[in-house]
Amino acid sequence: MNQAEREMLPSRRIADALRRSIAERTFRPGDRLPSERDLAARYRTARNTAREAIGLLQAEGLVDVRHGKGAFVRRQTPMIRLGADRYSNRVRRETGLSPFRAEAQRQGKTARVDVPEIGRIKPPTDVAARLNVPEDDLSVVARVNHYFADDDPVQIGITYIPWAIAEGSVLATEAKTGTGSIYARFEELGHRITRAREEITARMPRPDETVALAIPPGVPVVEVLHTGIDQEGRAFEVTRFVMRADLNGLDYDLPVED
Amino acid sequence: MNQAEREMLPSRRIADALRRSIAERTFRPGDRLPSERDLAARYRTARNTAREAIGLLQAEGLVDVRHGKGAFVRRQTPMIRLGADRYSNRVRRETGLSPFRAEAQRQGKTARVDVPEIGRIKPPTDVAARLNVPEDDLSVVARVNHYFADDDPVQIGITYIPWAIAEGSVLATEAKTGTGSIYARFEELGHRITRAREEITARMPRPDETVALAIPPGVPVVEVLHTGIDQEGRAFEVTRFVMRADLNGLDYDLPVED
DNA sequence: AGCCAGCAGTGGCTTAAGCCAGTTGTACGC
DNA sequence: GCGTACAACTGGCTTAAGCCACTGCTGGCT
Repeated sequence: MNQAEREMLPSRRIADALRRSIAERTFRPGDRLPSERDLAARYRTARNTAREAIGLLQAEGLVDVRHGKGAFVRRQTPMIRLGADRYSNRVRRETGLSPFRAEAQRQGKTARVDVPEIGRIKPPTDVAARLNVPEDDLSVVARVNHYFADDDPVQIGITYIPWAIAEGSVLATEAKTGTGSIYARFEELGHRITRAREEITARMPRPDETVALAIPPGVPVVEVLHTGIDQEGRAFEVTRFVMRADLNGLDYDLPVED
Repeated sequence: MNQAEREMLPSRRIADALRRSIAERTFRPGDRLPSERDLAARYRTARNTAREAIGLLQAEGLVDVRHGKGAFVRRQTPMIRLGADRYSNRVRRETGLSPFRAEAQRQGKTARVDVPEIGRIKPPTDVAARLNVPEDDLSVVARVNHYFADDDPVQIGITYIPWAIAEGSVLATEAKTGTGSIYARFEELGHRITRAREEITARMPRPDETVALAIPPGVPVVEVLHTGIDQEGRAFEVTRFVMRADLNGLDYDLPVED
């Protein structure tokens, strides 16, 4: 019943028909779908219902709806892949850039970094746990990164560093020079990054992220919680970053242990 | 204007108020929100508008709506993490299971495998490219996996193997015995998995995936394209799997190369 | 005690109508 | 020739009303 009835629902029927037309390339990427009023007339339903159908396609990421213009079949955008060499010390040495910024460069894109917040803050519990910091005891420095590709914001992130490491001039210097020299400071203090742990999930964006990343409706974000680990197994840096899932991917080259 | 006006829209106003109440824990995880009719009366709007507001929260993954019962603040479900030891040869040797199945066991969950399709098929272009197979030349065997945790479907996937490897009895045997011995066959033919490449992205589920994985509205899926690479750098197996993003995460332990 | 029918409350979906706002082409006036 | 105002399109959002299906409780019957 459920299945059969679902097929009968006008909004689903219209959505299905449009979806099929897109799959069969009757409507091709970039094409405009019939207007809501057209669809309503054609399927003898209320405009609301036709609108609902288009809303479903939008939620699936199949179409882009533009106020005053219409609903357009979304082009298959080639994804910007974040490469597996993101955490190579060689890249870091040669470029002097922090990993994400190096990545942005490697992609041949312009990158900018904003440092709007520097100071001692209380880290979220999951970050505190990964840094082995008693949550209410030691504070952490946060640095906010914005990455852009051709002026489109691609990624926003925040790095948490124990205050002991941040103290001194590292962050202030970095903010001034924009050289991303934070890893130099890490090495001064005896932390050489040896392993990284990355925990990955995806979710729908929060409203602020929708704005910051200019995310169209229906597009999820990938969230990565990155932990940098030094030669003695100590976690000394945690970065949480969020990126649009439709323009980005993660690409890992994993050794298989014996 | 945009910002101010957006605040004025009744549906946004209601959604904002509810979102704030949830953040302030006036409504806690598991609590039921006021009914659509209640909200409409309280905010002096039509029921449709209150419904729209709840729809927004649902799309953000904040609430679960249950027919006949109400809208409930979603509990923070502890994610089932797919561990970093997924591709250890040791795991494979000791358990005799294929990696994903080993993982499902490691999590202490029941796992089942369906093998509804076995045969020569034409692989999608991206798979053909990763197996270095001329797309229209060599066919590929597909195996469909379903993984369950406590009877809830968690992951669906399909593995593509060049016909030369699949030929013989491997897949049929596996289907019969359920022992996941496919890696034994790989080794017979001189392919020992040494590296894996994983390409990760996220998107909204397709309708069939919504059904297969019982995905609530507003929850994205994580899609992984896994390529197994042998000791000579040859790709010999590609698996594409999809999982609910709200119950699962990927967890990588990455060596940082020098 | 146990079952079951009915009722009240919930969300699911639709219709019909209207007003607002962004977009684009055109006809008119200078 | 140019520009401006308008008309005719587009989607955005809301109201008001109704019917359906699912849920859970309650009270009455066996």
